[in-house]
Amino acid sequence: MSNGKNGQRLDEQSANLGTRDTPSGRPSAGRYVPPHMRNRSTETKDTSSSNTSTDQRSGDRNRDGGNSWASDDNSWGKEDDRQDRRDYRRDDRRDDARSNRNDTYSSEAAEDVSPLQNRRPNGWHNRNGSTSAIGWDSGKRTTRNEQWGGSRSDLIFSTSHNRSGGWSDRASSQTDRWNSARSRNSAYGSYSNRGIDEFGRKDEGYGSWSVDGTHIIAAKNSRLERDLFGCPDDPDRQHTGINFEKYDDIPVEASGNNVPQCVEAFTNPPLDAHLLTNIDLARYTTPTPVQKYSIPIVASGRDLMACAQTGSGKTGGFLFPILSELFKHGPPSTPPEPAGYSRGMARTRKAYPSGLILAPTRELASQIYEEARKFAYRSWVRPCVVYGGADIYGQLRNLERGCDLLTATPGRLVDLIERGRVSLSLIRYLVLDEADRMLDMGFEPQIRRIVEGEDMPDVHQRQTLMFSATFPRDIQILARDFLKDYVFLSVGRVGSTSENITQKIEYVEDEDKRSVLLDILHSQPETERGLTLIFVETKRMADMLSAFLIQHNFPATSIHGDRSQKERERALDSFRSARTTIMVATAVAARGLDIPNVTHVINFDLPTDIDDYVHRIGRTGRAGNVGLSTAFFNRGNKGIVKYLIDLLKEANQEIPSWLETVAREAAVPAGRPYKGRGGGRGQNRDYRKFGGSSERGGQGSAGNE
DNA sequence: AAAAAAG
Repeated sequence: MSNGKNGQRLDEQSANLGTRDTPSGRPSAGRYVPPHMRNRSTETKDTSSSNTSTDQRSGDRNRDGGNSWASDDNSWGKEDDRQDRRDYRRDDRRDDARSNRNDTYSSEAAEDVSPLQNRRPNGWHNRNGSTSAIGWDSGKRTTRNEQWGGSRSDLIFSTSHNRSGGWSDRASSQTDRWNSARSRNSAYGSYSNRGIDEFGRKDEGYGSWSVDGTHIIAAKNSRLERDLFGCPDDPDRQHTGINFEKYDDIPVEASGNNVPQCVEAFTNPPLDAHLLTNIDLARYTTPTPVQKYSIPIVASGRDLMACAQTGSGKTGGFLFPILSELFKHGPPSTPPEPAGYSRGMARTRKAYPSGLILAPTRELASQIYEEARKFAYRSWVRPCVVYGGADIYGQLRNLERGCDLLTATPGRLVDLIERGRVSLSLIRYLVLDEADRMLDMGFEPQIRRIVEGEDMPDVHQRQTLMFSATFPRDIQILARDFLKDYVFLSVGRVGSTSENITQKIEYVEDEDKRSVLLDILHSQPETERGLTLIFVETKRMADMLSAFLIQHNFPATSIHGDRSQKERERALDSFRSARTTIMVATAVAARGLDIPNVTHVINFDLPTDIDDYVHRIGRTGRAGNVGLSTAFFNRGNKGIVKYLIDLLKEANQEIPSWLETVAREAAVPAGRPYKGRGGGRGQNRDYRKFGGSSERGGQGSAGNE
């Protein structure tokens, strides 16, 4: 691939676009005529906008003053174009400097800890010193571990000890485990004083678990409630994006041994009553298809592999049943902190979460955490989030205040485990979100380390749930290591791209991409405040393209891994709130992000992995709503053409005839078929049922385990 | 080949 050369060409092209050639330095978007429109007579592209109308529109855009959008938080677009644009550029630089500085001090997570609430113990140990009542001697042992810095072998030793103590006998059913948890709980009473700070005040919004094993729900807190759930009148905060009428059309396929009967509503018998009040506050009325199944599956103690697009209620699919079980059964029995540990060493208190959710990007982790906060409201369960790029001390402080449900990205979690600030020994629920990404080459070693190489209970002592929009067969096989007798759930079409996304493929050479993009953006009606998400392959291209769009008066921002976390968050926030209606993104934004109102996804560069394509276009057309996807295709993308055509067929999309031609040309390029995934089919079906050819040795093909 | 995830 002539990528470097390519980039140069694009630079030159941008210089020739008239963006820098006017003496005033004024971008001349209005006069720009796309080269491919001048040189080429016909293209497969939409010809609805002629050159003149394009010019007219962008001219108006410059003048009418109504476009007072901002790039990130810079507002501009007033009367004097020239002055404004200069100011803007300066502002942008200043702003970058400011944000870089910001990155060095506290994150939001740190800020929402009021200094007054910065109380000492969170109840992991009680102050009367009655901790000694813990029957067995692991207390001492764990203490020693701590003093020795918790070396690996010690951790493993104490884990096995924890397991036999805390979870009682291995053969016992889950209820037995919970019961033993409850009866032991009073022994150290760790959760009974959690709702109270050291001044005796209520720590608002959090409940507790009483000594005699009942759930104490905290008082309502209207300020927090507004913060979490929004005002009822504010349409922005309403939960939108779920098209309920379409729900029943979505097919669901469940396979595995003894699949539990699905539920049809949010009701008390399976779900905890307090969770229902929170679900109600969030204005969820009906379970989505994935929730209908995941609720009874998790409640009955089963593992789950779920294939469902995000926005189909995936997050609720694991949060609801997990929180419900935690509410019902209370905190674990094992003493999270041994007696006599507090003197002089209080700062190194460890968090012992009961649930762990792993996500592949920081933004996704943060999004899951925000949901967890909603549904854990007023309960004894404290959600926490940790991820890189943000101030670790704020995260540590939050962990110290108690952490029962931890959402994390792998790197930072490993860091915290190494620092001895998080223990996984009491994990009952493990969730891998975007599991196929978590188990692919880049992540698998870290995941294996967290799940198998630290102190996490083994597969039989925890419940493991995996969610993703795509589940390639080889990933399913890999995932067996982390699951036991799981139920496989497939929601939506087998190809997983639903028909409510209109997918257009256009043939565009690399050097024409920018001008075609401008045409598309210009021809979008400005009245609809829909968001446009543009995917590129490289971080560099993300920067270049967003700068290019800004030069052409489009409200654009960008998100990619080379931007600071502050910048990433700000870009996403600005996009979410429609202050910036265009976002250029790398793969970082491809998965899981739930951004309502993305009406158009543009694959400026197509990914080399068809699964990434599926995830990317899944940012639009969420939960039964319609969306549009446009992809720029050229010969460089012929590697995915076969899978792309299969996908389009499955989703009943129009297939341009030239695409079929490319497919024939590209047929069997004598290399290995795509990632060795057998024929590319069976992507989202239970491999145990639809096994297929190259089953690797050991396990038989179907149905066992 | 690139991106993501720890500094």
